[in-house]
Amino acid sequence: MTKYEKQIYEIVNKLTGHLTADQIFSELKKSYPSVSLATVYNNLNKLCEAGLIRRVSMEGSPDRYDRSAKHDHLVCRRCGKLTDICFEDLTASLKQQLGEDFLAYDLKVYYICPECRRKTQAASI
Amino acid sequence: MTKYEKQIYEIVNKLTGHLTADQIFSELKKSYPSVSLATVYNNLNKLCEAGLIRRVSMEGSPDRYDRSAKHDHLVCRRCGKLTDICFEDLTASLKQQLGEDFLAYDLKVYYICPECRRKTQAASI
DNA sequence: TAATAAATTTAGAATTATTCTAAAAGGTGT
DNA sequence: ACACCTTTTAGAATAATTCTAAATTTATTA
Repeated sequence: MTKYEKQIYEIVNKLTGHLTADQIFSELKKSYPSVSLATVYNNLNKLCEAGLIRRVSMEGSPDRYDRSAKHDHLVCRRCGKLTDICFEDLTASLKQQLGEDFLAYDLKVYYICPECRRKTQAASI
Repeated sequence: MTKYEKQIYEIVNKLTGHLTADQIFSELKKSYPSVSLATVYNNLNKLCEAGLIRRVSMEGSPDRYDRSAKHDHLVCRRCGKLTDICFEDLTASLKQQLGEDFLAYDLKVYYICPECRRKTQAASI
């Protein structure tokens, strides 16, 4: 693992805030002001391919990067905010119903987050 | 529903091939050679907001548009090919486990499709 | 029907996330 | 120290999508 690979891995795992490449770049620049965005993308891709981190692609906003530990996501349809949830593990029943081996699965649940719900109410009064 | 809205809705539902905006544009041009790509995007967005069609965002390739009827997707990690599957309906148990209402959910299962598996084998001989 | 208003479409520019490229820098083993 | 391989860099290139402002179409009202 190279210096930057390790740093980026740690940022993704420490700040479990579903950061974009650009946010990771900003974070990394605090300690390494000369790092370039291309390096961030290179290493994010490497880490994803190695399965050490996980890419979460979002409609209408740049990809987020997340720790690889199994968990699911609750996504606000209005503001796009991502929240971690832990729904029951579907691996066994997926394997059974598909009759086929698979690598991973991704479950996103869409809703309107409490804040956005409040805003709508306020706006409609 | 405007002319183009209806046409686009029909293309998405008739050609259940998970088309990209650009593919829909090509298809639509066959009957309406003067239509513009912006119109396609406008109407796809409107149809998505109305819940009449469904956007499927894919890592590393443009968004696909799909009929809105509930179904899940099997995605090849190598070539990106999308296949429809119908896994058990999770609505009830999600609602219960979340203790919260939600709008929809999206389940993607990643695997290596038979074709890509074959290619790898051939390459490694 | 004419006049006005509202919505839709168009073409092309703008934006933006991401990848590519080629050169520079770093590190490793002999 | 020298050749070799990997990583990093900066900036250009690419490509999907949105934006803008004008033009056209559709709907509404007098």
